[in-house]
Amino acid sequence: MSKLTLEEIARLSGSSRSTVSRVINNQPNVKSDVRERILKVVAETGYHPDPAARSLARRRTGVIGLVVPRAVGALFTDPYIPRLLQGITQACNAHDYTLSLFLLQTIEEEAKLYPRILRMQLFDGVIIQAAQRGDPLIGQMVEHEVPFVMIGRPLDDSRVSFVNTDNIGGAYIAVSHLIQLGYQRIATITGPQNTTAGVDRRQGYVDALQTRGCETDERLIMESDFTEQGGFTAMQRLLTQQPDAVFVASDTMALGALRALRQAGVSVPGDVAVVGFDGLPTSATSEPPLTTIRQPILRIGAKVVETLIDILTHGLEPPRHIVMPNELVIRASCGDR
Amino acid sequence: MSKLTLEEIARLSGSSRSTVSRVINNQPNVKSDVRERILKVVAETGYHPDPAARSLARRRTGVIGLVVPRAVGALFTDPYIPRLLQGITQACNAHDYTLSLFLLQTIEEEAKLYPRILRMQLFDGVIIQAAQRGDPLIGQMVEHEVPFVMIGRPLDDSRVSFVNTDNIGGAYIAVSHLIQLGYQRIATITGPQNTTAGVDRRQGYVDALQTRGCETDERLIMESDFTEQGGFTAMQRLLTQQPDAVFVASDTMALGALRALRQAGVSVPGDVAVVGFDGLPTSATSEPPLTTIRQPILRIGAKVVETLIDILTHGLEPPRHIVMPNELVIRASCGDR
DNA sequence: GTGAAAGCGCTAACAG
DNA sequence: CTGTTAGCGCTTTCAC
Repeated sequence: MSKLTLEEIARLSGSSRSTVSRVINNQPNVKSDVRERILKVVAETGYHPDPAARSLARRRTGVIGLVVPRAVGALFTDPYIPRLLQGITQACNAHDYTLSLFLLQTIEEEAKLYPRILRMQLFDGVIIQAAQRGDPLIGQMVEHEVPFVMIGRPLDDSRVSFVNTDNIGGAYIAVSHLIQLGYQRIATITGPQNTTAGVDRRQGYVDALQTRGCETDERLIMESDFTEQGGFTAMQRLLTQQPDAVFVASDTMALGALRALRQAGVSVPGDVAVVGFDGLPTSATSEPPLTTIRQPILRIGAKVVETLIDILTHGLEPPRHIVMPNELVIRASCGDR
Repeated sequence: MSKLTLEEIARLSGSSRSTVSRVINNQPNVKSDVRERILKVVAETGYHPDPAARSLARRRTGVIGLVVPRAVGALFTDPYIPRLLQGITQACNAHDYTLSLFLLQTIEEEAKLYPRILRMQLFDGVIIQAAQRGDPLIGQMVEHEVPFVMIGRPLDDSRVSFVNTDNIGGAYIAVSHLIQLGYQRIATITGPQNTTAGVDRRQGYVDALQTRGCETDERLIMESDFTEQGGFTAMQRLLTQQPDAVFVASDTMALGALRALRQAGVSVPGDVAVVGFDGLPTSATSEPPLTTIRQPILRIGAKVVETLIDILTHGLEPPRHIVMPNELVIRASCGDR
């Protein structure tokens, strides 16, 4: 048995290479009995087209690249990215795309891989996890007309397609809930203010307080970095301000905050109520279980893949801006009074 | 400026396509001044060979596939896999390979992707995370002569190359440490006994007890599933046996065990000492901080890539069996008496 | 040491 | 509806 190629299938089914190609690619203009015959041979031989040859001829690869920039800090201590990865791979599998992963952890890797990413030969399109302000990759991607979608909105969102979670709305709901429960001194531990997630969740906090006629007190706002340790130290500092509730801009930081409170002998929610953001599995088993804003992370992953595929088939314009809703999950940490 | 191809570079540098190809691929038999001239043109134009065309001609892709089978349970609640991914991508970047990710989460995905993986057109070699006994993929990979390396030893390890952590040795050290500290009723929460990691860590526990002349008491051995929840319920059951120490076969399960102990009002390490396994970042911030066996996860990731590349360049035989050492990290949870 | 030429396996325009 | 033909961009004999 010789190498299984289109030519070979054509020979075995008594037709030509192009007809077989048409059948393989589900194109019209093939008489149904011929199609049947070819499909039979394909099935019997277990033929599958060679991806490399196909890529070369079609000028596309069937591969989607996922880029996680170096600046995405708590890369793998935070279960957020892995969860997202799960959603993205699922969607890629469903749509017959292969996912290539680019985790950029050092400047050297960045320097080496950015050009390769921009050259756009390895894949048809790219998904980029939003990092912090001023990542040079984004601007260059736009210039090079690389088809790409961001996860999380970039700072200047006009020309770029993205899928985002409703950070402002989520934070608003979380803080509103605390207000409804009657808390008076509601603090927040924010994400880094050079990320849009950090900025937007802070905005939601501010908005909620203003809506209810409360003033925002800068001393109750502590900027941190989305890590457990960051949440821990931010909470320690915040304690001097004696808040009775705190909205923490990520579950991972909230776990750190809980640890700080426990260590300080402060009861949750008795003395201080805590609400997180993300809705990661770990938030359900913390001590006490964490009230949080749950993002539909898997669906975000799926949506971003679908959006990219849409761009690949219908063109870059107009930029797609998609915001996914999220929901309040009430557990013990916010109290109930 | 026309499309940048080999042909174009040849024209610009006044030589032929083949000579340019030789230069690009660092082959000998090119006069050094010609080489210089060509390299100059390449640098000026920013030429890079097209991966698809190259794959087609060379019959290899420069891509490594990472397969995480469905049976790998606590896929993304456990930070282990993400960490590994970090090591693997780093190594891939360093060796100019691209990583494609195959997370198989459903039977459907498995059915769809296994054949594609076996067909071996999408990549040069495969890394497979060891799952549980009887995964049909492994046997088929061997039959199809797919170059691959496993992370974690398979049940029958004779023909398969793998990189493993020293599970038996690590568990042995952990339990020996507990014995040295004077604990008398040392229990264990094991991983699933249809995984080699589960079996081997249990073996290390048994070996350590036997070396010190202690008998193993089946009632002190509780099988679980490497999840937080599993560790939680296993610990609850174990409490009826009144152990004074417990070796938990993964940090994630150990966190669950700590939660169970806390809920039962049992002091750690006062009433019960706890030792984990893995050395994940989360183990450092648990309450109390967890004594654990730290695996060199990043280095395992790097090693597995290097092993695969070795196989790709020097052939499948003989199977490589690599065991990485790990170390005891002493923190508060094991007490100190 | 260099160039011409024949593929690698597929797609797609074109002619029939 | 079907087959012929000309590429896709690179590697690799094989002459010179």
